[in-house]
Amino acid sequence: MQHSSLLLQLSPSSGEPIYRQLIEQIKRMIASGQLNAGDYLPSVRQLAVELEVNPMTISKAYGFLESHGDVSRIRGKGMMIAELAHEENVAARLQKLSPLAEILVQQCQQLGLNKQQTLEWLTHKLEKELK
Amino acid sequence: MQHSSLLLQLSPSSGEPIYRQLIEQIKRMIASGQLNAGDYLPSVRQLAVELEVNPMTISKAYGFLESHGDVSRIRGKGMMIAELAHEENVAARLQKLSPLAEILVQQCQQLGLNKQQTLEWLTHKLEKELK
DNA sequence: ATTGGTGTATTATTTATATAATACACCAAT
DNA sequence: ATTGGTGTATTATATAAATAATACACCAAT
Repeated sequence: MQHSSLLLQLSPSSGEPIYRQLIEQIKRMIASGQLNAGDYLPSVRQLAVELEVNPMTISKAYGFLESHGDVSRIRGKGMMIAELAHEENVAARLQKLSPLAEILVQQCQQLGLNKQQTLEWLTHKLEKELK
Repeated sequence: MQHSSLLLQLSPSSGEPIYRQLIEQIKRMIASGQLNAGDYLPSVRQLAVELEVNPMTISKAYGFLESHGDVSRIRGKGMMIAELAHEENVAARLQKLSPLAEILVQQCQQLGLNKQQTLEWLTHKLEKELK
């Protein structure tokens, strides 16, 4: 049994389906090396309790991750980060922020914000939360 | 008939429902003063063709905007930005980026990115698109 | 009064998501 | 072999979202 409490965290307001949020979040943690080949994901039932979500929703996410080669199903043990899964360099990880950046740009345009205003504000936001 | 081509733009990948994307985008353009009291929104049918979306999906968004007082339905003419609708100052508009910023922070944490790397990258992204 | 433009209601169908309650197949540990 | 932990399949229900095809009520312009 893993103690989990990964920094998995659902955003109910985002509109993005839960199972899809989980998939993307776990992929990011593999890319960053916070999850390494051989590590185990929290069990379906454990994560379902923790996130207050139906077990089958977790299983659905795990199923997708398995079918895409990110994790391997180890009978009796759980879902293990696949041996092929690899950490990615910073540039590749930044690239994964692109979809969000596109939305950010669009919202700034619609809000009539210029880059100086936006960057100042983002700087404050990020400094509070990131190291 | 308005020529429209507002900078309304749908993100199919975002998972957010279309009608809700429209609501939020139009609200942002009101807040920025790109849409002013008395302006007309593009007609339901026109926008439906332009965005390749069902007319009733547009109507659903317009209905929400009307019931929240953002636009007024003018029979025979279309949906007019309400007289009460007002432009907001920069701070208030920046505040509207908060939900996105929270998701950005979360993704950065999961990707193991620090604030310097992220800000450098965001700066480049924003400089290409924003004035 | 007719024409052509508004937005809207209706009904039906489809798809996706999430939940619920069971039950099952599998393996590790003992 | 039993126990208890994996993930999964099944069936049913509920909700939300989007599409489709019509039809309607309303008003402006002529």
